[in-house]
Amino acid sequence: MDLSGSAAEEYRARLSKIATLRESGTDPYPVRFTRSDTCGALQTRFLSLEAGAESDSIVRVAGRMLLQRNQGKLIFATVRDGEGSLQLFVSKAVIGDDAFEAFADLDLGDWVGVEGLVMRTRKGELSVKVTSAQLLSKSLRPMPDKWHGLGDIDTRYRQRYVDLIANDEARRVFEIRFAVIRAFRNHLIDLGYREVETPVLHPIAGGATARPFETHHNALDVDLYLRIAPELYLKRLIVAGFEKVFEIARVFRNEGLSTRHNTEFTMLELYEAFIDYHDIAVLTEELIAAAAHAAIGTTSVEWDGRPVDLAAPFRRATMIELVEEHAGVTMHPSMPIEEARAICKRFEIPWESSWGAGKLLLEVYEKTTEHALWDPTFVMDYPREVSPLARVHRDDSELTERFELIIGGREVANAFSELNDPVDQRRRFEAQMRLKQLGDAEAQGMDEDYIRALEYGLPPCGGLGIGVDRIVMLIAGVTSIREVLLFPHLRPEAAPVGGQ
RNA sequence: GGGCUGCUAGCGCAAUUGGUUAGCGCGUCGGACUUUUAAUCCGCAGGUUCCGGGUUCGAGUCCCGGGCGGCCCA
Repeated sequence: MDLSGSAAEEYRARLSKIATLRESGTDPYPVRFTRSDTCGALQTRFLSLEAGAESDSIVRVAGRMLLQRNQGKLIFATVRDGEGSLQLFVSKAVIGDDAFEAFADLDLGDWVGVEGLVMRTRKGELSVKVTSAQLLSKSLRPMPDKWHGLGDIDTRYRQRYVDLIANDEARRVFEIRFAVIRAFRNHLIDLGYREVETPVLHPIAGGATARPFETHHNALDVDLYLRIAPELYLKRLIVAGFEKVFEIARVFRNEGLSTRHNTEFTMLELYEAFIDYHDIAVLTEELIAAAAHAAIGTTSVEWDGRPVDLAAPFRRATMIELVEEHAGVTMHPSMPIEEARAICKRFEIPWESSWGAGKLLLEVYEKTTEHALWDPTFVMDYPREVSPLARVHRDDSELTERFELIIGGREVANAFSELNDPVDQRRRFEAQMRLKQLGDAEAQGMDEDYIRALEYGLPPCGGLGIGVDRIVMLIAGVTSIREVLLFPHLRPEAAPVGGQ
């Protein structure tokens, strides 16, 4: 097994306790326990119970035993359930000699269920004065340090269940994650959006610029891709007549791992008929503020040591303006390619001969500007060349009605007035295919069925994709994406060997 | 992929320039204790120093290779 020394001894000792319990007719893994209250609910309900006082409430609570303070004939134990923690007051005189011995024989980490009277100790700790106790599930492995928790980052991610038992901070981050996702969902449903589910396995990986994972359907003998975005299916639904749809979509991108990237991550995508990207920007502000308020009660956060305010309105500025501001150069997709390349050379940005001035503008923006945008900023009007699914800008045919939202120097959202002209969309796909033939593994492929859908008529439409993980990182104040993923991807460890 | 860096008991950490039998806290085990709060007090046990090789009288420490992380960069 993967334990040695004292931990292995402890493991064997606990196994033998299980055998002893079974011999005496006690099931160490009973099938159920009838609970009357959660620990958290009792803490709230008995807030006004005075120190040293007993209530008249008999309750049944259950939880994992995390601490034990044994006074000889009196044991204090701290248990925690899903809603909070509570102290058990186990008196030998109350519970009886045999039951007291059995309780004292429990180990830290065991799940216990008890019945007793709600009281508050002289020192003010809400407790249940236990009249009967039952082991609900035996733990065989020792808990991490009760004070320092689990610190090794590798172990924290590989054995997240232990991390969540031992570290309050880990639980805090995921409570924020749950609250953020719930806020997004509730807000959109309140606005009349329908939550939909679209395929994860795609015959063509579209809707974003990224390398997909490939797989194969044996019965159909066709290659499929794990989705890199749900975008094209969601817009088909707008064609179909759903006017407001969203999906909280796990997407997969075949890229390297880093503190910013996980191979699978969660996007909120939404599409709404008859609105444009200006409307979407307002909705984006609302969603982020709602999420922050729901999760932490404020839009003021600290991230990477610096304050960030997530309250609306966010700054709106065009990419061209921002590049002028940060790089001191004026660029436009219509500029002569040689001039654009000269600017790239100045900033030591390598280019490919297939790139136009629009792509070069994006490169200059990413090198000089994006990372410097700390306060929330809508970067408006991306070059058409790098935005194959966004409609042409109403005032400039070289640009699109697209923005990305940058917070803390990182992209957290991407949105367009959606391209709904099927003839233009075909040309954009064809341009992507030329890039693919030139070796761009991230370029998008032609999706004939999507074109066909557009040919039936996509109404004017605004669309948004929000990086849920990155929003959670901001609100939780953590700088590694792994901290907001329950089970982040890691290289495989050497297989743990079974017990006994 | 590159640079820097970490891996020591179940957990959290220490170990001077390469030098005795690798220490400390928590937890475990044994003992005392009926209002504790990381309970306290006394005592015992627990180690493949990530793996493999090398240098050396002597390696947790130095060198080479490998594994798994972290930070920064591409």
